[in-house]
Amino acid sequence: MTDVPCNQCPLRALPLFVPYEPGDLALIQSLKKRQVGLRAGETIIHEGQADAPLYTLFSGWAFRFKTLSDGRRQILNFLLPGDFIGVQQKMTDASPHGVEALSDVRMCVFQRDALWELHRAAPSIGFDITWLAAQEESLIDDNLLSVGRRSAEERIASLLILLFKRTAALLPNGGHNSGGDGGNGATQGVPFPLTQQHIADSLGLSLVHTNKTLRRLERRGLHRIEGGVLFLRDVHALARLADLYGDGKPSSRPLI
Amino acid sequence: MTDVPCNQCPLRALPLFVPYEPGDLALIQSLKKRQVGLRAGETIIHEGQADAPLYTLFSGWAFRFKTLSDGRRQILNFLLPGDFIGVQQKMTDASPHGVEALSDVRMCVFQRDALWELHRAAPSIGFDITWLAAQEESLIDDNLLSVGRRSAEERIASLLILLFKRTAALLPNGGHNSGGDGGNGATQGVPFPLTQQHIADSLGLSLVHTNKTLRRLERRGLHRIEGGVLFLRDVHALARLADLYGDGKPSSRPLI
DNA sequence: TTGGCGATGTGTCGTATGACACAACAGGCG
DNA sequence: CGCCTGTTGTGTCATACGACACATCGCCAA
Repeated sequence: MTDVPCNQCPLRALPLFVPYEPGDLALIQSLKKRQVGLRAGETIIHEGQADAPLYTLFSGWAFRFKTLSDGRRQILNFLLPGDFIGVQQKMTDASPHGVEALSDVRMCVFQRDALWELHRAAPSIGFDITWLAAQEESLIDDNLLSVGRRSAEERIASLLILLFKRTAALLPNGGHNSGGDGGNGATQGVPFPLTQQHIADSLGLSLVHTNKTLRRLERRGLHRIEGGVLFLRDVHALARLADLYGDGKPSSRPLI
Repeated sequence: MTDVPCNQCPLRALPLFVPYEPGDLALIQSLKKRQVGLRAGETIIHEGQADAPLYTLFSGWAFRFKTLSDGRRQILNFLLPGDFIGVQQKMTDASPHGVEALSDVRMCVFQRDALWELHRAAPSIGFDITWLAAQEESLIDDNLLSVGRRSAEERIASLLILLFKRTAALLPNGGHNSGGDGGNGATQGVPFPLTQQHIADSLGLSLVHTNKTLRRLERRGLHRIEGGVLFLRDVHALARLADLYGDGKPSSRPLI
């Protein structure tokens, strides 16, 4: 797998990402050191690791997590292609959380001082980085609301919908139903590499209870997960359960 | 109460905040519109509010929160003097969360485009804003770990310690024990304006359970809350409960 | 083929936490 | 003064969720 130049990056072709000036692209390219690939389950950044690099996730899924000393683990959020990895740890001595590859991943690695260089040389990109940080904080806020105040069913419904939307926005057609299903509006499936253990760790539930709740929702016909693909079979029921309003697509975002 | 010029801001005198160049201070001053005060319980930013301004909290406490449509509320994090309010909502159409004054507060209001102007005119300040955003995300990560994986006792122990540290860092002496307690190392108290309802909303617990857990810890001699002042009477026991390592003071931070 | 392992699925039982009800107390305000 | 209302404190009972145990299935390697 040979490295892709930033100006030919297939991610940038997606409607999800806002276009960049050639000059900005050249700057980003100049700060990029190389691409690396990791297998599912490998650790990208260790909890407490010092001086971790800065990445952009290019393909595959990852997640940020924290653990307690007795092994209890909380997944903080999931990282999808285009997500920036490592802003927090560049700001402190030791990374306050770990990052692990959820599926096989490829990532672009930036040089140590890239974060500051981007701010210095291109304030508009600096602003975009702040935007991304604020956006990620928003995702965690959502998750915190779920874990703190929603029931197990509600948490799962909420997670399924949010991940579905994020994933759909990464499909070539932007997640729009491309027809071919007879126009009946049946939802397409999206790739879904999580195990039930990941879901449990992310929602603050036990594995067993996650399994039972998931099955209950599935038997009620709300969703189906099969072979790593997620189908939402009754989006409205799920949205009602999750108390989610506003079904808009995620807004366009910068890609560093 | 007349407005304080930024270069005479008493907050900046605290060791918690990193010093700024006069030029940077002048820039910040030029983007500041005015100061405003609100009473405890008043809303600073409504959930879903469009086009909310940007603030820096000058005195008093506030908190960010989200609610479900049936009224369940989750406090996302607490805001203390020096904290920046509104980065997230400047990034989207509608603020994804509300902000409410917890005590009487005073805030510096910035003009609409301040966030971009700061990035554009002073990249180092732009970088600091990213730093602040990353820092705040880290606080929420901690809270998410608590709510998702810690027991009620552990959550409360963890919250008490973290808030104690943040508050102590805002005291004129930086929270160091100034003697006068006979050198026995007894911890001083810090201002603590939260009600048990706030604690419950923040930790994903019910009010009643919060009350009982709090009383149990207090009767075990771990802490005391009296008249809006928090005393940690057995920091080590609390830290062990919370599984918190690293007792360092919060690191110095920028103040916008 | 066999065995091991990870993931999913299900039953039983225990418990941490929530829901409800009510008391005590302080502060504000007519 | 009496009457609110907000906050803290406590008891009783209900329940959502966790802990443990075990079965099934698919995959992979010896």
